[in-house]
Amino acid sequence: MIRKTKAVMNRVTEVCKRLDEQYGSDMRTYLDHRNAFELLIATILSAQCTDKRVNMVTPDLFAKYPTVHDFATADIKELEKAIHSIGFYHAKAKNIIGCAQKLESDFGGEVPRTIEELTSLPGVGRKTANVIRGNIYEDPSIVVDTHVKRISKRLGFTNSDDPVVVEHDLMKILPKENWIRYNIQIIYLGRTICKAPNAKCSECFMSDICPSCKIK
DNA sequence: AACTCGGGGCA
DNA sequence: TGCCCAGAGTT
Repeated sequence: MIRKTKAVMNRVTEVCKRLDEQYGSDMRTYLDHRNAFELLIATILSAQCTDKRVNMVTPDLFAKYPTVHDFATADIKELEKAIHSIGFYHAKAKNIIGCAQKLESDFGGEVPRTIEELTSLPGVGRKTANVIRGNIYEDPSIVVDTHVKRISKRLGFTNSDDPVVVEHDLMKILPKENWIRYNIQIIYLGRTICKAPNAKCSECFMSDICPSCKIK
């Protein structure tokens, strides 16, 4: 667990300020959707797959299956065909159908709100649940993926590899009202500059305050 | 905690 | 070719 030292909190303040300056203060999810259910499906599809490719298939997908009931009664082979280019298509098709069926049977066709309810759905883990909570219900939530984990360590915001510990560390130090915004900004930073093997520190707007910066 | 699932994009 | 991608489920 990280300790809220003065040095860490000063860095948090500066990092948040620069993220907003760089990326704007209205960042949310990358995934195209018109309602909670569509975001849930898109997020399930996005596991181990870039958002760009998810957004390529979702318009046709949601046109073919407009409602929860359409997914709940879908033919799995046909659904697999519709999402084939995503990867993991068999498991994801199965999960999406099971998910839609459980929404109908247990939740009145609505997307539930709590972590426990969301993660009880097939194909929905902690990350997906937090995407829904943060983007749809605007409940304070932190999404921990490989980008968030890596950058949080590099910035000295956590020293753990356990996603749940990282989540709690970030909850302790980030300004609560903007968790999901900083979350998506950090992910974007990770995709473009602060990469896993080859971090482009020379292009980074936080190089001067980053403890892991390789160019001083 | 390790392992498996997998197609497409990009270097 | 080889590596990577807003993970989740099973063992």
